Amino acid sequence: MVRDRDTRADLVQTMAWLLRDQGFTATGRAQLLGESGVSNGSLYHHFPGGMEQLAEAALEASGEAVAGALREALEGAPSAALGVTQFLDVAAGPVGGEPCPGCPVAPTALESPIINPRLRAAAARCFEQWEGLIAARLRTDGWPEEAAAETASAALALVEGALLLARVSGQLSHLVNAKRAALSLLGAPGVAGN
Amino acid sequence: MVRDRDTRADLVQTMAWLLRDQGFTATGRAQLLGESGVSNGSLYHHFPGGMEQLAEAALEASGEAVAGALREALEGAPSAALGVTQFLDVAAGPVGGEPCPGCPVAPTALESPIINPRLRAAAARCFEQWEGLIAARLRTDGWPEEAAAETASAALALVEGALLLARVSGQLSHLVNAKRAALSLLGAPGVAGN
DNA sequence: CACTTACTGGAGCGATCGCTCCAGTATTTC
DNA sequence: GAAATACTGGAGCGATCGCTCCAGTAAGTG
Repeated sequence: MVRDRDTRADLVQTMAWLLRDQGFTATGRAQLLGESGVSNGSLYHHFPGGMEQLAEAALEASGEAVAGALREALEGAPSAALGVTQFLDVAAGPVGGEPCPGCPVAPTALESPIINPRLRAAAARCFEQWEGLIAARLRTDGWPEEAAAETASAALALVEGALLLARVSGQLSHLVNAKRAALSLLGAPGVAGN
Repeated sequence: MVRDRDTRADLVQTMAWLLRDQGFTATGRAQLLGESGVSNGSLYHHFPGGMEQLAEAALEASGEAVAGALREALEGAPSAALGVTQFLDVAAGPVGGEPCPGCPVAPTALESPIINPRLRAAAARCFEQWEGLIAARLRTDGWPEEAAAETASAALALVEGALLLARVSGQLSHLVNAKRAALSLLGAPGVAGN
């Protein structure tokens, strides 16, 4: 018998994928169980709080995964600007074997502000964390405290918006355009200012 | 008896609000009928295609409304940059008596790419139209063809992302930060280049 | 071995889903 | 006034929703 950790991790992973592709409300229990291969009893054993608790865990896992990738890109790059563009390159690629990129948090975040405060809060925490990573990198680039925070907010908005447009239109060009804009916005060295 | 046009318009308007606040899947028929004050029979008289057809009409109406506001802002401003920032000012205000701003299309667009191609396509049309408006204004500012298209894509991504972050976090500061970034990105006259 | 704990599979529940159908009412047309 | 049309209200349908409950099985413990 497949035990504990595997089953629980499968549930979180499958739920994270489904949340990225269609959000929380559109994700039925039947689909989750079907695609994960987990039975109903196991779901409620590992997550007594049901679908909502699982979704919260999935959002946190996705948030941490993105944060890891973002941190890696920012630390490995010579500047925040190049770090963000590199992150966009990674995001544009096939993430988890899926052809179409997309923020794993945004769909759920947008549909549940009123209905489901708990999931909204989990999504907000993700965005705050990501924004904080960019801001911190800007500060190590020498940006003053306040400007770093403000610009990080705009940079994250740019990335999220580009992922949204790319997803809906099916065209990765939006990510390329966002890269150029990020370079301009974050003042990458070697890029002619405008 | 309230006749035809009123009932139909009420349905579209209410659906547009609900789509903006919670997306398509989370919007049940009961909620729609309750908040619009329209009966079930009327819904299927005006929209034989049911909830999906109504949602498509609502997306188109919202898209046109946003396009009107965006066009007005762009035409009334001395540059594309200032037009976009003015649009963000309008968007930040109480739209339709609602305290929290947000794109009326994004929630539905993100949840239905796979499930509901028809709504995805309607959302994509909205984004294309809005992007086209910004690109056209950039060209009248003297931007070359290709650069205008690319920058318009990034500008729209910035606006959409800022609306997303503002919605989820509940903080309008994201819109303010996006305004500053838009000025930088679109090269507003009178703004010190970086 | 007996006993406990951890986990799984599935039957079945009430509630709600979107929708169909049709009688009833208002409005228009002649 | 009569007939045709446009629109509304509501009962009710099958399907699906998330979830509860519990018998059954595997793994851990003495």
